[in-house]
Amino acid sequence: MVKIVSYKDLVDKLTDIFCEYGYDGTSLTILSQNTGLGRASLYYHFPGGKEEMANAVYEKITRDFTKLVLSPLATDQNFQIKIKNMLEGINLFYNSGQRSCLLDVFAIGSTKDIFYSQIKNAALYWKDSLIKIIEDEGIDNNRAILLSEEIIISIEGALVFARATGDYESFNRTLENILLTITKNILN
Amino acid sequence: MVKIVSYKDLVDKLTDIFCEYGYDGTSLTILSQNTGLGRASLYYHFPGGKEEMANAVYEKITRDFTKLVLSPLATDQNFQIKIKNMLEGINLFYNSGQRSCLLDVFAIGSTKDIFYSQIKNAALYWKDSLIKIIEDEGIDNNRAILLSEEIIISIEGALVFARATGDYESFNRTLENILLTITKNILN
DNA sequence: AGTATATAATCGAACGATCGTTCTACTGGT
DNA sequence: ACCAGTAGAACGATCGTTCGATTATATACT
Repeated sequence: MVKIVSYKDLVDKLTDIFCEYGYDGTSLTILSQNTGLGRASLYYHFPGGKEEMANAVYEKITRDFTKLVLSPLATDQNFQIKIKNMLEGINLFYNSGQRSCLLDVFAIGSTKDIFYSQIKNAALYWKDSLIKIIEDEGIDNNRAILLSEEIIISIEGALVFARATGDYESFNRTLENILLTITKNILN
Repeated sequence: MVKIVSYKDLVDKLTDIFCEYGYDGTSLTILSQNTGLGRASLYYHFPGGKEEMANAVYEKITRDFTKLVLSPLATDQNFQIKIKNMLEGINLFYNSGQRSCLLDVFAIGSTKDIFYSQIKNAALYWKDSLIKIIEDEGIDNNRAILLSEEIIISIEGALVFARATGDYESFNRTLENILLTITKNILN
């Protein structure tokens, strides 16, 4: 286990845990054991308790996602490069398919009450970003919507499938398949 | 709320709850409130408690999935009809995208310890069933694997996306898109 | 048909365990 | 001497579970 020596390390570790166990499944005992800090010590860093920890995780995830996945889309490179860079960012962000997506695990059950609006906005923002660059290639709106949804859905589904089967290689196959499908559909 | 008058009604209701809240997020209090039965009464029907209830739900889901999704694939109709019937079964099974998949919500956190092997087998059996009928169309194994995974991944991802965004219409779009993609890839 | 009996099903109350949380005291470094 | 950081112990609340007693339903007998 990586020794925790800074606040950043701590949030990183919390992120791993919340992604694996979800919100309801993550107990203070689990957090304490996996970080090496006592329950009380966790409250020193996060006076707001479990919910504040989850919020810190969500913010970290948002920053990483923006940097690794969204920012490649906002450059002025050509379409194929943008998609390719996004997919590489996806692969890093989801740790080759081994890390679950918060859009999935934080949208289940009572957790919805806390995170639903943020999750909805994040998913729609991702979708809109894709629609935009696809429309820039001269694709009409309806088709751009379908293709954007197809990309996101493939990624989310690949994470679920990999987790269910334990076959994480399928995640890589899906990323390659996305690149193939999209470039074929756009650059016909 | 539908009044519960039989054991079948009870399991149906439990299924709704476990699919929505996941295993960790489903408390006996929630089960009691949503079924109208006291906690002690639930133990009369399921002496094994929460885990036995979840198992009953899993078995019910397995039966429904086999009937609605897998059995259409095992007929001797032509390929396109089989896929079309499966997709109609999918739409019923997942209630037009409004019911989460147990392959997703039961594969998170501590729930894995109970259901992982069953979930893995179910996902791989579904995949193998698809591979079989695709290979019957003369497609080579590697390509059949990719297409099969693509179908399952699209469905699982569409459920996650619909739940995250609240846009359940996207689930229908995905099912139509699957039919289109597959028939285009097979019947070239 | 009406009554007695047995069984099926329900519930309230309480159990120990764990939940998230708080308090107080004790480190270790500056 | 100070203070950021840690941890043990305990808090009330809720967790899943069990028990005892009560009500409803069905069966049996006269």
